[in-house]
Amino acid sequence: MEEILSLIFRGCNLTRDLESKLPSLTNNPSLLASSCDDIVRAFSRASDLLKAQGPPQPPPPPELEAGGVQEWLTTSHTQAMAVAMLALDPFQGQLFSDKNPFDVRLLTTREAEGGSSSSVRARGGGELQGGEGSDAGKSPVTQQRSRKRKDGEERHTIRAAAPRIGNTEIPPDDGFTWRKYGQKEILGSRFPRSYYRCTHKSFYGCNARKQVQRLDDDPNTFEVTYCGHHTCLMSSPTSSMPPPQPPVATTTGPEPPLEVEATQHPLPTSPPTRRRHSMELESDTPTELGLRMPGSFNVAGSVSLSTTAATTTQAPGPSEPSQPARDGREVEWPVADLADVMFNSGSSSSEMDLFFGPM
DNA sequence: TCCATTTGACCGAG
DNA sequence: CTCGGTCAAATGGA
Repeated sequence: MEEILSLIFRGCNLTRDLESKLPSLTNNPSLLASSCDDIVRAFSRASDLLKAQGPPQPPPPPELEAGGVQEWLTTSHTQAMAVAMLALDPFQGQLFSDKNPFDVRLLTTREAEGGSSSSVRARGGGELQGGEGSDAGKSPVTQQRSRKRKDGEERHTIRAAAPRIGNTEIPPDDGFTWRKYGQKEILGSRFPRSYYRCTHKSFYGCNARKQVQRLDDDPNTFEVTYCGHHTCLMSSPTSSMPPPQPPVATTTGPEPPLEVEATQHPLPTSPPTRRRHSMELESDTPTELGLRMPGSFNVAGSVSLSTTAATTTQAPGPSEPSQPARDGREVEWPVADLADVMFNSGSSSSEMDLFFGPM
């Protein structure tokens, strides 16, 4: 067991190390990849050893004491991290799904364009970045109104439990700032789908969007589909995470390529001023992971992730997390077992501090 | 006054 | 024609 704990510690330290260096590594994919590999190996080995020791313990009860460190660690933190990593690079969803040392059950697939048969799959959704002009001249904003989805546009779907305390209508906070721009009743769905885009779309030309919908069979679970990448500065999910940036900074946006330094110390005057509403479901400023309120969302402590619209409705819910996707590329890793060991076997808060630093 | 949300209308793909 | 996605006017809150 000592070896296992040692491996877990190592993985956590590597993770923390990577996190701290992330801003400087975003332009160094190879180094980033090797760091990820190291982390993956550490947790993978630990997981293997744990499995070899005996049957996995049952997952922790979904209802944890509100405000508890464990809950926080297993909910908002991991969700925001997962989402942030996906936003940073969709393929890193694989990394997270692979070895997330916490509780997150991540399902990751790569979107196969045109793939699939989702009952609620978008028919024509998405926007083009100018230039397609498929709807010739119906309005002065023709380019903006093109709804044809860009070929290969990444779509990542996650499932997150709705908060069970407070307003359960609020979709989970993923650390980005979103502005709702529409809501539609979806055929065959009991709940409407809400459409959000990045609050800073106009300012930074950020094209990130997301769709939020409750699952028919599990109203306590939101299915959130992310489209496009954040190119804005202020929607950084966390202070320790740089905002998701494409490998090559866009040259079409109104802002010059963003400096890493700026991501950590955003100028307060840069973005449009905005007010906080008590019901606001987003957080704009880079937020310390540790400062998130535990009850913000996902008390269930389970998330699935996929990066394809094709599997949006195929992705197994929390109640059946191990069902593979139809395309066969979706994978799941029972890291919950590992998380269980970490969080339910008497890990002290000091150990948690070791993992994540003082909150 | 500014910004977010709501909601009916519009658009395009199938 | 249907339906999902988006637009944009109306509305409300700070």
